[in-house]
Amino acid sequence: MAHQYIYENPSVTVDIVVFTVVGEDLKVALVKRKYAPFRGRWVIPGGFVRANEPLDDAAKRELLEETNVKGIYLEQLYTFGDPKRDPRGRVVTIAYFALINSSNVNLRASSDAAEARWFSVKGLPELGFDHKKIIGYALQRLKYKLEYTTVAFQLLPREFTLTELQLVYEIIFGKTIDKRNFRKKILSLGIVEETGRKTEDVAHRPAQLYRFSRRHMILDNFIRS
Amino acid sequence: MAHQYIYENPSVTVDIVVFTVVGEDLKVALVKRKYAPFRGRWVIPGGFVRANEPLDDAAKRELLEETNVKGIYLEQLYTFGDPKRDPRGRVVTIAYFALINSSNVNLRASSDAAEARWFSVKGLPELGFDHKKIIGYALQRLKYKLEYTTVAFQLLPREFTLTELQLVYEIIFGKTIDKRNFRKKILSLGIVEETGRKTEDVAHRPAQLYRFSRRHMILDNFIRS
DNA sequence: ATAGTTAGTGTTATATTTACAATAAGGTTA
DNA sequence: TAACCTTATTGTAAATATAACACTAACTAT
Repeated sequence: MAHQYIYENPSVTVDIVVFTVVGEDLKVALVKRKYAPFRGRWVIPGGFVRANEPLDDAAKRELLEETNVKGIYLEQLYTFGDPKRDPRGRVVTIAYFALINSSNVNLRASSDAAEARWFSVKGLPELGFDHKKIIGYALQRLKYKLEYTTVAFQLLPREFTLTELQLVYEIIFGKTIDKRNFRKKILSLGIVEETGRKTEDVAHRPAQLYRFSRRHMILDNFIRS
Repeated sequence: MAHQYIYENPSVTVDIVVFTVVGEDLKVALVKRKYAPFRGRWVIPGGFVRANEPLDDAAKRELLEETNVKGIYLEQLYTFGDPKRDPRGRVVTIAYFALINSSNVNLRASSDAAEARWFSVKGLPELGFDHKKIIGYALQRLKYKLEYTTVAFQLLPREFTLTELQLVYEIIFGKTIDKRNFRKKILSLGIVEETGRKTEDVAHRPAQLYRFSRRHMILDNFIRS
């Protein structure tokens, strides 16, 4: 029987691609490795799954430990298992995909990481392991999700203007969108509601603040970390 | 540092949900377990990933070993890692999703499985492990894929009639589709081409045979097992 | 008061989707 | 061989969704 082979179990890790939008840039959270392999190289946060720990919990924990980030949108992305992806030996990693709004972006380097920083996806440094590939995969997923779901809201604070929402789409799709058509579409979907409040302290006409309507928060299989 | 913990590595397996359409039924391939745990219970085919084996290769190999099936559409589905999902201990499984056309459906029980059979998704037996959940997940993915991609062709023989193609959609979506609109849509997409041949030996007007056009075979990240 | 800046809004043309039923081409049967 | 049975094939009109396009409103700063 096949199970008679001696299997050396692979190590199992989770790695998390965390996106946020700051200003006009889509950014991803990276940590600088303190130890070999790839010491000093930037990588996405992650680490070993513990013996009795569900995978999602491991992702949440690593994210908190390495970047001080919690309570965000998190979903499983893909599992990477190339036998040569880690020089230490066989490591299978379950990659996660996370979105955070830019008002929460306090990264903190952990004991494990020398440093933690946001990098624009347009100016990524050289990355350790196969993390460039993982981020590429996550970017694809992000565009896809934005097109077919309402995850864009996860990148914004609780209250936002329609212009801010539009900017998120424009940044991620990398193209401009007609303002009238965009607003018409968003409003017709009924996924936002007015808060009644307006932006303050702006040197121009203030904008109506909206929030994502409650009714629409239940979609997808997403985990909140 | 976090890595100082002693980690007992989980076992890593792959499990494959193989779908096909036979007659008016969507079917999934199951094998009957020969050994504990869940001896005698039906499960989806799968098994341990070998030490230096890429995950996709493991899925292809298990599929071949356990069901005698190869050369089919295969993509990674989701990774299930609940610490209690296998009574033997921690087993993380990378689930795959496969489609096969019903003219290839020669299942063969392997040394590992007592028996291999197709089951209608509407009449599944009690399943071992968390395989019911995995199949549920795969079904969702199948509907999704059918809506947004051209994978339906993977469920048909190389040449097929538009009525057969329509039937695949109807079976999977569980609802009827207008024949004229369906044909108009498929033809306007330019994803099929006429073969010039027609169905033979049918007791009614023969139908034009089509094939999936070459140009459209490159999409998605799919593996051919 | 004027200038500067972003917010907010409507109409028309085009493309897509939906609803809907009669004729064509075979084989089978009386 | 004519009538019948079964599935294949085809078009049009209405409704809906998308795309293109530019001016006025409201606030701050000078």
